[in-house]
Amino acid sequence: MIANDLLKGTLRTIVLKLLADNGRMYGYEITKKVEELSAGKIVLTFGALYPVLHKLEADGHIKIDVEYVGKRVRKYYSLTEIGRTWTEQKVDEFYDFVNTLTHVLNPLPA
Amino acid sequence: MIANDLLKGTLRTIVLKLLADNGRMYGYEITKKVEELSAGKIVLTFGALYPVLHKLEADGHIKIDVEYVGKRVRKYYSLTEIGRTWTEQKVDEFYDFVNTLTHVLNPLPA
DNA sequence: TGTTATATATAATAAACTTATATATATTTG
DNA sequence: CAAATATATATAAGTTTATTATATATAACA
Repeated sequence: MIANDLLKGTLRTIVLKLLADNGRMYGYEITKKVEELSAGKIVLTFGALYPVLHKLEADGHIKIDVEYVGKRVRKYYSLTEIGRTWTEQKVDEFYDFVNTLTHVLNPLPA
Repeated sequence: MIANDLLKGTLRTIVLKLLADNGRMYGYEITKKVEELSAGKIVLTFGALYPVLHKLEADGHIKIDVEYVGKRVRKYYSLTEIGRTWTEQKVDEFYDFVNTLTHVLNPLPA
């Protein structure tokens, strides 16, 4: 039974994996990176991103470092230990889901 | 820009593709088939399925043939012409999405 | 005859995302 | 140097989608 979060929550998995790969990132940077890596095909809106980031923080998966660049606040997010483990699980789950769905969408002839 | 329906609406794609592969099916049969093809990993609940079927019909993608098996009503669903074309698009979109997300989740070293 | 499987359906709820809106600084371009 | 664009974070209202609960009824099996 695939966790349904997976379908709806791909966003979370993306954010977590980016943080795993890049150490620490701030929100705006994340949206740009997703756009870059997906060749513009995935556009992560702020209205979606920030609630996800806040939720991930509330759940203890990521932590925040506030810095200033000039007068501008910049909030760097990075994985916690728990978050790191959880990210691996989420990424695995995604591939498992893709595999499973591939079987459903392209069943082998009986 | 990947249609966001894809993530949330995988359910629709599954239903459409099953109908494309099997000609015509009824609701209960669809849930059993999904369970079978996914080795029990995807359990399609009725509360999700029937609204999707009704919506697909309202949109003209599928049509209904009502039959009786004994005293029991059985509603067979099958693709319309429009639905057939749309199914191909949806399946393509899914694989495109998987490809794109794979790039995001496993970026090639720069 | 009671339990399980077959069969469809809706309503209340919860979760996730979109769209709209608000605010403010930094940089580039004409 | 002013206007436009890019950088940067955030919330609220609304929509869509799926979950969970509930309702109804027939058929098959033990």
